[in-house]
Amino acid sequence: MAKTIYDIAKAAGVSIATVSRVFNQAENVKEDTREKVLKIAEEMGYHPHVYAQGLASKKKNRILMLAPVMSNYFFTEVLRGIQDSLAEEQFELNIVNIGQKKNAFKQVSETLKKHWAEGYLLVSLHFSEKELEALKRYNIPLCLVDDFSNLFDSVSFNNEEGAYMATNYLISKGFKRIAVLSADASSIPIRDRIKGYKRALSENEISFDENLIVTGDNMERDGFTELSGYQAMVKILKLSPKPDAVFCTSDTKAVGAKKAMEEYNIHIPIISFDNLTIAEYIGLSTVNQPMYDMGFRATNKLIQRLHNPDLRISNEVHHPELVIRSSSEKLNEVTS
Amino acid sequence: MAKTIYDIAKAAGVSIATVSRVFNQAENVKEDTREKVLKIAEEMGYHPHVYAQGLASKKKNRILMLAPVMSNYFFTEVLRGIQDSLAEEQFELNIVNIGQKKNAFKQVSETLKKHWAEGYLLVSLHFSEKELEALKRYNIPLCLVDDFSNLFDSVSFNNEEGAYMATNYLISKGFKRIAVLSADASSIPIRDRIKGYKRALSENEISFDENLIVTGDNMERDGFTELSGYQAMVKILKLSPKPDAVFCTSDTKAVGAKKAMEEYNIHIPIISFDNLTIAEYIGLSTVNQPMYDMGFRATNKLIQRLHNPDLRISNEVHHPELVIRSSSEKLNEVTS
DNA sequence: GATTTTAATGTAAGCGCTTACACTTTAATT
DNA sequence: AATTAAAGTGTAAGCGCTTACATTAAAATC
Repeated sequence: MAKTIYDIAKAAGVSIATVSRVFNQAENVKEDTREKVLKIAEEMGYHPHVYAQGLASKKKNRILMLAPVMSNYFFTEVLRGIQDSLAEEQFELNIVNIGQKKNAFKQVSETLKKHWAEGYLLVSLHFSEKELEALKRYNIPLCLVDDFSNLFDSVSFNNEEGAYMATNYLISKGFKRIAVLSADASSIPIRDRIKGYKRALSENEISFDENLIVTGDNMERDGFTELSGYQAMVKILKLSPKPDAVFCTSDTKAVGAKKAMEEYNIHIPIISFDNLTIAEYIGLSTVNQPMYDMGFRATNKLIQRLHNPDLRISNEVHHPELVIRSSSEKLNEVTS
Repeated sequence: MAKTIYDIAKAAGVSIATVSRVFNQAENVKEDTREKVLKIAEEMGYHPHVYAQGLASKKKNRILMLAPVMSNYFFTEVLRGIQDSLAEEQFELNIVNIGQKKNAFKQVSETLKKHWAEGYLLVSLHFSEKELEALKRYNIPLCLVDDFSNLFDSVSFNNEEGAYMATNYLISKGFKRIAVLSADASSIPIRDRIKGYKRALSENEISFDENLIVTGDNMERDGFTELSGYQAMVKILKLSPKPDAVFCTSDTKAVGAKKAMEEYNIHIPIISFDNLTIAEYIGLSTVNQPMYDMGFRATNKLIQRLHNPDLRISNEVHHPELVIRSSSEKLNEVTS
């Protein structure tokens, strides 16, 4: 049977209020009493019940992070940033994984309504304006990470600019026929990236060719998988005439794309997006996203809002950086 | 201001008990009433407060997963298994990340005591016998994933056997001088893997050479990083005489190792451990762990125990499978 | 139509805590 | 030693729910 504050109070010969004070680092408890209570609590294996605490105090000291894909380094880096930012505060972190199977919006809105935490971080979750408005009505402090909206605080990334830079780089290297290894076209980041790609083309007076936007067949995780990258690259390799470079919408996909190139023994310069740890190790040229910073800043922003709910909504946009490695180079000799 | 059950009851002209019943799918509520309450709740943005619910009902319908590293595919796969298993049950999942910075045991034991959930999954957390005994005292239903103990239910993996198989395979290919690209030697999985390696050597009458166990300098995440793999491989490449094959203790490390080999333009056959998604894409021979199954089974086991607390402790050990790809082959010609 | 049965709803206690306020003890001041 | 201030502790209300039990309304039975 789980012990309650009453058991401890009784065993220690004090009132429950005193026990409560001991566990809430209130100063006005005599040192003797504190030690006695702590000792007995330890012996009896007691710890305050979070639900009861939360209910009585109306505080939870808790931030809840909602995220769909917890697989990749993007997520890990964001999480690192969040944790580091939280370490300086009195907040704890819980995570709820938004599963791929059910409706993401419903999962999120139900979770938000349950009063788990005082603040919420929505990571890589992209909702329509209408959906966000619905969330807004709950009047819950939350900050979007890797998404942008006028309705909420957000820390996002300029996908359009990143794609523009990558494409521009390829053009500057003399490539003209540049394919896009894309993912689910309805996803917001993809839309922005393709926008940047198009802008780069048009500024360089290269006409846009719809056939060069290629997607894999497997649409799991909106197509942000190695498999999907592989499939798309196979299609690209079969285009004729072949493109002379590829802008790939994610490092994960690029891993698949590389495999396809090796299998077909054709190398096409490729530049991708994210700068996951692996990118460095497989020599992938890519667009860096400051994931750690984004997590860190978003958490700060959220905590600011908790302290001061009337703050104006603020949107922070982080900027891309090109990281050039070997994959974007043109090879003379083809390696296996 | 957040709405309570009283607000809804008042607005709907019913008692709070009725509102509660509506939200707990009790059947004995008239259809009219149910609809009315639901409509008003929706309008007013009401949802039951989890803390109050948990406190009053003494149920949480919640499983809490504790995990240290959420970065890799190992974790994702386990999570997938957990979620799929949970989908058939009425339980929800929360995750608490056990940070690298602070004492893991303390974080875990504090979290366990807070009555968050009815059951807990401890993933890839390795504690000493003594520590586990301390946890045992709390008398909380929990299941270890990727760890073994007589004190708790567990779903683990036979690391020793996996290492044995990998090493044996290399030996069968004629390699005799086999280095180990190791990680933190105090970590339990590493100990078991090295044990398997040694057993394979001795069964084949190859003498063990301590100098062939090589570790990177960076010990973040117990050395399970690309960087650490890279560092260790550089050391291996400088050994003389050079080993003729490498048993690598994780795919992540192998990614770093491959980079080192490319930079030094020396190829040594390598076989690693985990079979992360990436392994397939970079042609890594490796030891497969059935991560998804492990997550799935562990969750089942935990739920079983929740239904029947007096069950005998059960330990399930999953077995390795060798996945041979190109990395373990000996190359005649060296590629860039 | 009166009586029994069943369905629907309400009342109130209690889940394990926090915390305002009251009270008692101890220390400081005169 | 009497008075005042400060420190330590206790009492009790209440956080937002669930649920056993009581009550009332509706349906079924005779």
